[in-house]
Amino acid sequence: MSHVLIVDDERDLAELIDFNLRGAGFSTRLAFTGEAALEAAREQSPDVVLLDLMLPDLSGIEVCRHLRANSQLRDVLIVMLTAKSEEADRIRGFEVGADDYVVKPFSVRELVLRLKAILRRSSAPKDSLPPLALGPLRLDVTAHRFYVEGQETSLTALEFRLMEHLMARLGRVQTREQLLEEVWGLSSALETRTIDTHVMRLRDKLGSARALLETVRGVGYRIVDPAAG
Amino acid sequence: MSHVLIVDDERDLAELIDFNLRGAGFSTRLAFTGEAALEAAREQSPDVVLLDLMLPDLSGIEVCRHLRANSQLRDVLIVMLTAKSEEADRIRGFEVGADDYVVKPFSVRELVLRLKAILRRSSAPKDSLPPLALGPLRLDVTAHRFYVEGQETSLTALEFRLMEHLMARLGRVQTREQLLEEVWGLSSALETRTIDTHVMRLRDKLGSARALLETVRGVGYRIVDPAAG
DNA sequence: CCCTTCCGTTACCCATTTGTCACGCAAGGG
DNA sequence: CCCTTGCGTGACAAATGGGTAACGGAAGGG
Repeated sequence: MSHVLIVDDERDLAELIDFNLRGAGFSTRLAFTGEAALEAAREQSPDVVLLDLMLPDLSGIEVCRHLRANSQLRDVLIVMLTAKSEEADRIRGFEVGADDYVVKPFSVRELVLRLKAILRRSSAPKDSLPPLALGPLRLDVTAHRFYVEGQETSLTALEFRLMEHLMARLGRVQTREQLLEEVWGLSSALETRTIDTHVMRLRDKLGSARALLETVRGVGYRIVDPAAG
Repeated sequence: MSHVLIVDDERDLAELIDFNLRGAGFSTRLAFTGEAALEAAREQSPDVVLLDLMLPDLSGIEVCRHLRANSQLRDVLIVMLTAKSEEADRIRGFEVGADDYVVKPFSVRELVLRLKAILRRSSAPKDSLPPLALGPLRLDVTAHRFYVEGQETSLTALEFRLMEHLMARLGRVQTREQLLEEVWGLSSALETRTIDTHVMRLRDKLGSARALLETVRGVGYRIVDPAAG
């Protein structure tokens, strides 16, 4: 999941946000001043900066400018937190390049939704992707459909993600650890044997194409290219 | 001359616009909140609503929807004022039926020109969108009517938007989060289960065609193409 | 002001999905 | 040929997701 830098001098609020974002699967980092925020951002580039407009040292706008001026951090997403009375500053916030704003007081649920929405927008600018095709297999991410030899085959959501991940990495072995992290998500502390079970279930559904999903003993799994020898 | 309702919570800006529009011969009325805007519009139907996207209570998009949902006010012209130059917001603005948009900061001169242009355009016959047709379903955006097997079926405003959104994305799965963001609007922090309820209500109204609205477990919903057997 | 419609939320129930375990086979090294 | 280790497989319990009905509040129309 994504990494969020939370910048707010009200510690209680910052920690409340922190707690909830972690609960929603984000990794987080806190900063209580503008300087600390910039330092933290330089240390570990966040995906999103949640930025209070009013800070003791630099204003949120200043922080915003500094971020945008840094070539490393230029493309970070910035969400401004503003109190109602600071409306006029909002416009300036957008002028210096905030990507979204949330007005205090806000519900945490709304904040989480906004964050997800903005991440989704930035990561998937395209509404539809071309399907992944590979020999007898075709996986259409946009429609969320999967075909074996032209026959639609129903996969569960998890199986679909697993298949997508493997097909997108054609020929490359994926270790169980990699799969756990990238298909299941960071927070999952599962038995690695669980993966075996899901691979088996996938193979069942692959039918005649089951040979394309290979085991690499002691390492992991991979999809092989049927065209390559 | 035409009557313009100016909706912006930044009073200074609203009054600046007001002053200039009066100078250009428009009659005007001000509203500083979404609620006030709706009330004012109900009281005295304006020819144009100049609508800030960001308001303290309802978002501009919400206001837009309310206006479009009201039979008296459905045909009012709406010009969105937005600080975001982002394509996504423009598109959403247009989706809910804004007739034009102006990006802040704008020159007052430009604003007046745009207003005049749009009033001129609207007096000409309204260009209509072709209805979305799909097997037994037909959704006429322009007339705001919906037919199942040729039979008109009444949908609520929300159901209509949901159906329109899904039909316009034929075959593509829409996640609950996407739907929340794009049909309901970002400002609404709803339970995702709310969507289920509305999908159910929609299915009821679809009657024999209910199978066209598919659930993709763990992902979202999609409309299937009856032609793609 | 009352009545109707619309909408968001909740609770319940069922089917499916998913994680875990135990067993035994297979692979590969010595 | 034997032993160790890794993996395939089937069974099972728990968790999850979604359909549905019902409720209450809000908004709109008369």
